[in-house]
Amino acid sequence: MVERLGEKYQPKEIERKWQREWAAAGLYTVAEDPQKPKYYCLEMFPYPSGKLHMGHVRNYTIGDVVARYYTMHGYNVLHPMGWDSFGLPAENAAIKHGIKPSVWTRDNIDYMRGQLQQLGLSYDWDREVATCLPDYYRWTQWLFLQLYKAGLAYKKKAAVNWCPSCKTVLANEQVVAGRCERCDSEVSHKDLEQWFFKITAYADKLLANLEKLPGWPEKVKLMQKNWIGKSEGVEVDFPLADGKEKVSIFTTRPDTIFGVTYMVLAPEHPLVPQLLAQAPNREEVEAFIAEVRKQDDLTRTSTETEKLGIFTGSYAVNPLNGEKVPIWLGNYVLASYGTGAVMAVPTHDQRDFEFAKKYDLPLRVVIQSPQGNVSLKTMTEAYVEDGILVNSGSFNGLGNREAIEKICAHIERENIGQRKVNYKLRDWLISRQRYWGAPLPIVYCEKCGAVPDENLPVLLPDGVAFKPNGQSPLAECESFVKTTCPRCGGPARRETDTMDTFVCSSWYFLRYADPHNEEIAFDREKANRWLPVDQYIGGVEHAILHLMYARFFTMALHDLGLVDFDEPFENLLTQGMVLKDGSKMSKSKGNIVDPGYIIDKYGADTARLFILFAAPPERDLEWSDQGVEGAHRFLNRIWRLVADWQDVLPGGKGKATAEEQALRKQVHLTLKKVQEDLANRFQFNTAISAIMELVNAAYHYREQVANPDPATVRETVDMLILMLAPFAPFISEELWSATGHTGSVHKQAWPKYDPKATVSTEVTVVVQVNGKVRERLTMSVDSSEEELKAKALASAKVKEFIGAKQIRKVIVIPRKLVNIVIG
RNA sequence: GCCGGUGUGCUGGAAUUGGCAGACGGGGCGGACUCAAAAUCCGUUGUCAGCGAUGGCGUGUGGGUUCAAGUCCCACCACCGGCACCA
Repeated sequence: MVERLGEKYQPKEIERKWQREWAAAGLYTVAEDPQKPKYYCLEMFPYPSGKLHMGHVRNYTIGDVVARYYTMHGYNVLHPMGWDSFGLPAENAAIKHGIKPSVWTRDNIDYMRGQLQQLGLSYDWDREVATCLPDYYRWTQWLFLQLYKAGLAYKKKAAVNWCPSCKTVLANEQVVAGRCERCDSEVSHKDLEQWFFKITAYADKLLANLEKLPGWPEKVKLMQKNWIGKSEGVEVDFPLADGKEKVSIFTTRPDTIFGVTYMVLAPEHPLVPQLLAQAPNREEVEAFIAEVRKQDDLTRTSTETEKLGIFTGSYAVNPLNGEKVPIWLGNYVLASYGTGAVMAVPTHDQRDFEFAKKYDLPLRVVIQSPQGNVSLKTMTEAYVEDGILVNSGSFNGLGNREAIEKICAHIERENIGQRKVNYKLRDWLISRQRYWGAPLPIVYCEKCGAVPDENLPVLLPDGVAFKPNGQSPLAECESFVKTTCPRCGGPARRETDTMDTFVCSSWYFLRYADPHNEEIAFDREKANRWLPVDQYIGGVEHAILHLMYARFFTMALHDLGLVDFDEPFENLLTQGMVLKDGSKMSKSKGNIVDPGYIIDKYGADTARLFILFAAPPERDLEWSDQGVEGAHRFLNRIWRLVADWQDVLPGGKGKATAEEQALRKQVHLTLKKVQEDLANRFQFNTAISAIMELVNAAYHYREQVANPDPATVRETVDMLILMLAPFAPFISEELWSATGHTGSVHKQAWPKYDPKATVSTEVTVVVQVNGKVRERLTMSVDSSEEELKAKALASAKVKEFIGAKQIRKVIVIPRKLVNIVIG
């Protein structure tokens, strides 16, 4: 017995009801079904910060539509969710409110899980993972050890932000304008021994593989390409004028090497202490180094920042012409790129030009333009175009492109350097001097050195003090630090740094394939069945770091023989932000819209529908309270239509007059449009607008026809509910059962449209005169070009516009337009 | 600063391959229903001129290519994202 639908759409009641029923029936639990093709739909898991924000709602709603759409198309869909639950905010909460990070995080997860369930998202909660739980992070540690043993993890010194007053390491985020955000004291840099992953070993593959990712947005691939920053050049050794040492520089412009008039080292360059020892102005140079180290890399590489430098008192020798050139230190040279030293050619490099002008250093032109107008007297900026070599010894007269090749060959022959490929990409610093992260499973033993600790998990201790006093919290915890060497059994101490949370999020997509395995991180067969992810969805702000790290991990695991594929994400959708009043929602701006409030007031279906309708997924979305009302009105409109027609539905076949045919045509055109918008482009907004037009047409039909045809009504209502199901899962489930169906609407197959029903016989053809629309003709769809042309020229209105002027050309685009060019 | 993106009515946006600019939603205006209001239903709505038929203008700015440009090219402006320890 089918229940009568109430007059009014009551989202709260029906959403609560179906949430319960779906959970009880395990509707979204994934069973592996080898009969069906697999589809892995994944959204970036959230950091459990407290409660959901609109960006989450948008991200997960988009993913849910995709997952439901593919389910309806007969795929075996994996759609999991979890928590990226290590991170700084949990420690901040501990410091500020005295709550344990583990408790704070667990509470947030519980609350946010409830919110996700309220949204009607089709996750298989049996596969939930949380990176802060030992049964997850033991495998993060295990994977670290695999990389370590493969030579992909190593230690070296690197700088951290240091607050001398808080005596603690600061994240970049905690440094505001060079000062500590908490106590406002000036932040300095401090070198610490830290762990790195050798991502640069994969630079070439990370770059080359981008070609194999046609399902990624071009802009993301371009950003990654620029980030990797491959550049081909040559490394040249400049011997010191006195002393045996030499300075290696990297340049992509060896053609300008005869124009070198000085050199610049990064203040952090390893040779600097030695040069300092001989410097006559030692104190001045030390002060300079201290000053530069306060600037961050962003400031230092900015072409706006004033270039600062100081002469060291030492000289090097240009190996190509034997000239003595002064060695300077400069803020615009970074130790982390190339060799940390550059040869300066002020005439042909803009930064060198500015530096030379400021410090009155000599210049020499070595590339002459084809016009021959490059002159020291007239130049106001560096000449960086191509040209002919001058003042370059035996290379004079060569084109500079050719000279690059010749000079490289010369350098290699003379054994003063070699060709080298350099990357902007740097190795991945994974050490964090923090508590709330996965401990690095390494033990330091006096006898054995650094030893991998295979006794996983290396558990985070629970009762840890958060008083900032110069030590990382773990280093304070003696029971954690004091241990025995896993190799020799002697006394040893643990590594107290934890891992960057990006490590945890670089493999979570693999764990979902096999989330409960206690023997290994994931079963190889299961990973190979489900991965790569067919569709990955998340914010564009992750375009570089997270996505690059996840790709690196996958490549490394592939080379370790743990998986068969080497790219984790087949297709990528980067969604835009949710804005209010033109800017990002944030507490400080006070423009936050709380998803919980919206769900409570209108229901999850309304929230989902609005957010999908308001903008295409890749673009930023402007929040509008009135837009939400509109989405809610639309669902009400559907509800009333179905409720109204509920009595008509059981009737048999009736008539098929022009009105029925028109409605049926619209039903099938809508099916076609929605399917195309979802399958090819993820254009949810236009898909929904098509459904709105169908509903408008149904209202129109209802108004026009006194006795609606039951068969037409049945088809219209059924198709409408099925099309709505991925977008608004609760109301469609309610309407599906109320219109006499058994079984969940979410287990139904996506309806196929009838191509015969969508055929048109006539089409409107536009007639333009000189590109302006002057007439519209209704023509048969298969009218020939000649017919169209003749009909257009015969039109009285068109004739009027042509007048006495001569027809120069007539362009005919069948089924669309005729343009008559006169003049 | 460097790298990447975005810009269309009052407003969110549509225009799929260079071919009718403004679909659909919001807001406004008008009407129906109502004692009245809300809700709902129907209609209308780029802008300027005109009673009207109709015509001119119009996709951030300036230029260009083309029979035809929101769409392609060049230069510029504004805003947004990333910049390696926020995630």
